[in-house]
Amino acid sequence: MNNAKKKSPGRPRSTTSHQAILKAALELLSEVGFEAMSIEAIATRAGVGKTTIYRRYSSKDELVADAIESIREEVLIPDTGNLWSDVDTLIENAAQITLTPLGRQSVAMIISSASSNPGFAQIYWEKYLQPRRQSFAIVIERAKARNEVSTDLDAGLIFDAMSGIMLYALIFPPNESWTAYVRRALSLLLG
Amino acid sequence: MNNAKKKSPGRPRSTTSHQAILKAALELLSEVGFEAMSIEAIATRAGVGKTTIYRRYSSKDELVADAIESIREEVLIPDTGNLWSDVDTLIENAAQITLTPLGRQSVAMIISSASSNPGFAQIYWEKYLQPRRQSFAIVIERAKARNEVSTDLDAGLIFDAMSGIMLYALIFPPNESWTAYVRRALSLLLG
DNA sequence: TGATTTCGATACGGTGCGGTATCGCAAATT
DNA sequence: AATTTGCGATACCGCACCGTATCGAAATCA
Repeated sequence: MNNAKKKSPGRPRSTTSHQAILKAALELLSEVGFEAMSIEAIATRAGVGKTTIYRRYSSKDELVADAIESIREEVLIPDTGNLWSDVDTLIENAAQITLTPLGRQSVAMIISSASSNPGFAQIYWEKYLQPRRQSFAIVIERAKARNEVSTDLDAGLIFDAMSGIMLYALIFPPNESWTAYVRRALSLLLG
Repeated sequence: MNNAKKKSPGRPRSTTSHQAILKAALELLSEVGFEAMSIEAIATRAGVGKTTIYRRYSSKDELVADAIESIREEVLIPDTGNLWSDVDTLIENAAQITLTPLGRQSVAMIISSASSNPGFAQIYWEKYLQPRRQSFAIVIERAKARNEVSTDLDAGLIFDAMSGIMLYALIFPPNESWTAYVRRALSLLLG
């Protein structure tokens, strides 16, 4: 890939401006949502000229995709020796990501993009969901080895179901706590 | 609740215009989503003056709420005497609504609107999901009476989980058929 | 018939955003 | 030092929409 071709003359692009743009974009995403956020507002909040944004990105989609990319973290595979401890860790982790205003909006934007753009759905599936699905399968495999669940449990299906429930509960918030709600649903799935 | 207060003088409000407005609103909702649809666009498509809309509704929320309300077809409650027959009927019914290109688009738009706009989510929940949730509960109650499922099953939770899975499978299509996939997930939930 | 209300149409001022261009200055390469 | 590119700022044009007002025609009631 592109490796440090710094041969270009002239002033280099400001990394601090770049950071400020991404930060402002994420903030606005969490505050007003994808639809309502404008390039102008991002530029103003970042203390940056519109030009500086348009020089980097040609669309809002592009900008926001990069902003989300910039805060992506590692996939963790809990291994506490107990299925429900592992699962609770995963739920807690998902809660921390999704239940903040930013996480909420990010999910909303992803769903919005994915549902109207199969290409993006595919990419998101491969790059984000698939790794998590596989690490969840490992958690389930370990539980099977410990005889905590039936050996013919379909880890993938359960992961999908869990994701669906989380998603649904995010869009239509239940009365009880999100975490407890998801946990309760999951207990049905794990028999 | 028809009160028939027709004592008002002057020209009555056109019911055909009213219908046209609701129809246009629903079409646009499915095509461009809640955020992106404008009153002007609704008026134009309905072949109606903006005035005619503003005379009836003071906000887009209000209009869309009424539009959704207007298509709240009789929610069917299958009663075949067998839980899985009932459930399959429901799944089949959901499939017919969601799996057409237009239905797909509509659901996608509704979801993305709801996820980025809590007001709309609330409206959609009350007017659309809630009635279906309650009729599903009846199906489960009957199954309990027939001893087909455990009596402490939480019908509401299962409905939500089922909805979540359907939603997830719509956005990220599984390899197998949507119907079979949903059915498989549901069999986990109903234990 | 006359009063009243709604009709579709159109125009209006206001707002906010998109996207481009320009300006004078700053920071890098050669 | 000369050149090249990025910088923030601002101005600009065009557009879509909001919400209101106004119009003449149409529909209804007293």
